[in-house]
Amino acid sequence: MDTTISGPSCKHCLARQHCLSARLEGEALDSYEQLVCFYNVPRQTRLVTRGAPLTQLYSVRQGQFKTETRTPGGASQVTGWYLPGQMLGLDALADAHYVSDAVALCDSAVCAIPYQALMTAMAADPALLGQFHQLVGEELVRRQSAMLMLGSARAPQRMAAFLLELAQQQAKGQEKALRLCMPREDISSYLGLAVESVSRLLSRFRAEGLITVSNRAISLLDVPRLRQLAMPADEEVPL
Amino acid sequence: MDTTISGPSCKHCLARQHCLSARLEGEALDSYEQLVCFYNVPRQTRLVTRGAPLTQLYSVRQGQFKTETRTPGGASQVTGWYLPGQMLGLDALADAHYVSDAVALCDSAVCAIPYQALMTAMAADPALLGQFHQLVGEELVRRQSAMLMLGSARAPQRMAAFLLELAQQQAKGQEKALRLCMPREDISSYLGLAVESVSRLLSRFRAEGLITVSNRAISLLDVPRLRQLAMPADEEVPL
DNA sequence: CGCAAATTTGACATCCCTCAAAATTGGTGG
DNA sequence: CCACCAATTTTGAGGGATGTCAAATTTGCG
Repeated sequence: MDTTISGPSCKHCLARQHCLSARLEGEALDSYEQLVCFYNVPRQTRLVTRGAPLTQLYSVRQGQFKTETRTPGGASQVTGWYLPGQMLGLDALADAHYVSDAVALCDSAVCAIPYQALMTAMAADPALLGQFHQLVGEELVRRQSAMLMLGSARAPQRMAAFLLELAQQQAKGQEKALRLCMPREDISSYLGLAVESVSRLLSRFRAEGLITVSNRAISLLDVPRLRQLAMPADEEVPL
Repeated sequence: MDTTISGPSCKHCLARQHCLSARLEGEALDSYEQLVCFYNVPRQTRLVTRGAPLTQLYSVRQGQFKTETRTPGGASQVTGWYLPGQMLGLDALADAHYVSDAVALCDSAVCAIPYQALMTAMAADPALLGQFHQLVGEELVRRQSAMLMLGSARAPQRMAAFLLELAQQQAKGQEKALRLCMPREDISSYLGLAVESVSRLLSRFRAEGLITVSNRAISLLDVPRLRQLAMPADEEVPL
């Protein structure tokens, strides 16, 4: 967390339609803008620290973050990726302390939103409250999807699902081109696989013509086949 | 969802201190009670249906629920256990449709809370809003813990963590005795293991004197050793 | 008592992790 | 611009944990 930028308004923000301000117009939007504070977050910077008391929530404006926590045994595990429009720090709602670290994967920018002020603003503005709950709900659903992936998908399915999800979120429509800011180790941690397995899977996908890999830049060549791969082989749709 | 019971008030509810009404007193509590509706939910009943539009949230008063969703491939997977004080239906916040089924594992009771009315009540009462956000946050943290378990723990660790978590939640202090209302298949689904592995692990734990097993009734004999088992063997606490 | 469902146990196959080493990449200084 | 080094990534070989298949046993319930 470095430079404060006073300038950029929500109106020109690319993440606008997905972030907290999505449903706000006119005066409500103005007062929301007064609430938030813009920051640039250089690559590798830790924006949120596990265990620290909740003071701000963050809305990703630009760039890419990962969150990670520690297992009971002490090893760290990546729990999610955060792209423009998504909020960081929501798990601190439980007991007013952040549960995960949030680290910028590339040079990024966020809006910081003071939590207490947000609470009062939400009480006064149903649109804001509604949007907040939607974002929280999406966070719940994302984690649930991650659980499903980890609990029931084999390694190739996990990788395919990961690539598709990231491509979809990253481009929100334009897909295919995909810039992975994260090292293989982060991916392996997120997918619950060994680094070597991740590497092997990417090689295999490349050999099969599903993707092209040039270090951390990946293109999806055959999205339909990836989608098919992302489902478990066994097909059951009883009722 | 069967009988409506007009009677039991929050004041005598065993789940009171953990549920939405936890921070409410006097008049605020009264108006909350007018909001909610009590139901008995017989064993095996589906209280929430995946895909249905969000109308109510539910607070478990008594008993035990599981939630389950379908993987992209169509197989169903158990995603969580819900005990008194916890809320069902929160993942519907994302797009106003429930994402999971919720099924009673034994005869249970819930409070149904109309979502729209709750929203307006929260806008008027900061205590209610705060408690709601705390419950949502706890839900996020639980799912994150589940992700950690599925992503980085071996089978014995998963089982140990599962037993400890359930025992802790179930008794909130008195531990040890543990009544599993769910079949092995649900456990295996939740832990991302085969049914046979679950059975083998329970047998092994029994043989090692960690627990006693009498079909679905389990007692934890050696909680400290289970705790130790629940952590991955590899110890790293860098920094 | 008898049957279907759930659970346990056993044998074997397989996926993925571990260990090891080679190859590539990115950054730094000459 | 190139050389060099650490970190990252890839590739290979082998073993262990857990899934799969099959059958025996127990439980729940009419």
